[in-house]
Amino acid sequence: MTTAIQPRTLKTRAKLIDAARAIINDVGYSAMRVEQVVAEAGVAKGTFFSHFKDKDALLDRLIGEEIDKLLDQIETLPTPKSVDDIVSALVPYMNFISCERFVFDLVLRHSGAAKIEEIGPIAMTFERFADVIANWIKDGPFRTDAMPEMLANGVHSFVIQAVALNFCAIHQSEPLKGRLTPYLDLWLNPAQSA
Amino acid sequence: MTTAIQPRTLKTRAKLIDAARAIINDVGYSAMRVEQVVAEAGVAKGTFFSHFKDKDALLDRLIGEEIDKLLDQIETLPTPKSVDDIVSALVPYMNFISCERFVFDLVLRHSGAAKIEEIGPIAMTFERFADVIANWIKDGPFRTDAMPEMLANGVHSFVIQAVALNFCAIHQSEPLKGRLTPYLDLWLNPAQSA
DNA sequence: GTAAGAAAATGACCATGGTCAATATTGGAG
DNA sequence: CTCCAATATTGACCATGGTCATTTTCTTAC
Repeated sequence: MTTAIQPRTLKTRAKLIDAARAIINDVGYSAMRVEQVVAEAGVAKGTFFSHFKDKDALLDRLIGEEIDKLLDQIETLPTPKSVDDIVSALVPYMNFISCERFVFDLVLRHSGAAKIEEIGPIAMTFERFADVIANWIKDGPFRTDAMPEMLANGVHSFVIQAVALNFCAIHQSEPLKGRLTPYLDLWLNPAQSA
Repeated sequence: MTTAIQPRTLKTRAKLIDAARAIINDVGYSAMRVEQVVAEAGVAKGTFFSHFKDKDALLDRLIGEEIDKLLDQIETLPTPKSVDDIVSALVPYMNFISCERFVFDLVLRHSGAAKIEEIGPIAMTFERFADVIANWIKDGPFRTDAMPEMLANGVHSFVIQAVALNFCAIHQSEPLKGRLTPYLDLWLNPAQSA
């Protein structure tokens, strides 16, 4: 039998990804067009879809990469001493997923996968987010009546809520941090806020 | 000047909505096609788009209606005596927004509006959800160190999280209630769970 | 080096949401 | 009753993501 994967394949895929990155850098995620990517990469349209299941799969990968970098950053931080430390650490993450409405919608859409085999990069980052945060806050001055994993999942919920509200016109234009802090105070330090 | 809105307009719009409802009832939300709706309603395609900004606008309206009915139900309930009462009351809501992955994604996508004038039916239900829940739980046996509005927003966050996890293969197939209860316990009764 | 078969690339084609200039209908003013 | 302007409807057309039978390229066996 022949080699499972040809060098050519990797080269073409790299061309597609590079082209997409350049275009996104130029016009943003929502304005990226498959036709534009294949033109820039110098391949036919069908080639795109033999490398990626659909347009979303490419975006999933590119956005997942970015989120992973942000989680890498959080992992290097010392144990947080306050809710404010946590919020500050999460701001870059929140800024990225809210850089375009389109990106936030896509992130939510890919946050889970129906089948184990189909778990994509963004879904991975959701899993990883919980792990990273749980591990990061577990020695901090926060409530101890709940597993760090549960606290971390809750933090994620509130982050998503804060970003969602940020897109909503009804709510005054408050900075992102202000939308998150009061909830995390109540969530992580219920005794103090009593 | 002539009448601002002609009877004909209302009739056509009703035909479109009825047709859409029938089709959705038949094949579900995600499989509904605009072409099918206009064929069933007996109008031209362009007519659809002079009544609704886009396909999403019609779905927004139909789904918003359903959610409103569910909130009506919750409004009639007596003050909850426990987290379990709350979770039970929320199950129909969770079941509906998770009836199709497509529906859940659409609900999240419409949960906020960029401009005040553009707030649609689903975004309204998000606002209303917080009001209804805040009012409903405010006399219940729950923590009193936070405004009911904040508690209600938190409940909503956890509901969304529970439904999202329900779509995710990584997490065992646990009933929806089981995904929500532990979080609401920690959120609404922090002292008890210490 | 060459032939055979596997893998990759191609591009014409399709599905479907959405647009818009042209046409038809309506309701009121005279 | 008739005409006019406002309003509603029409359907050919476009944009864009996605498919698939065909063709090209690569790798290995000999």
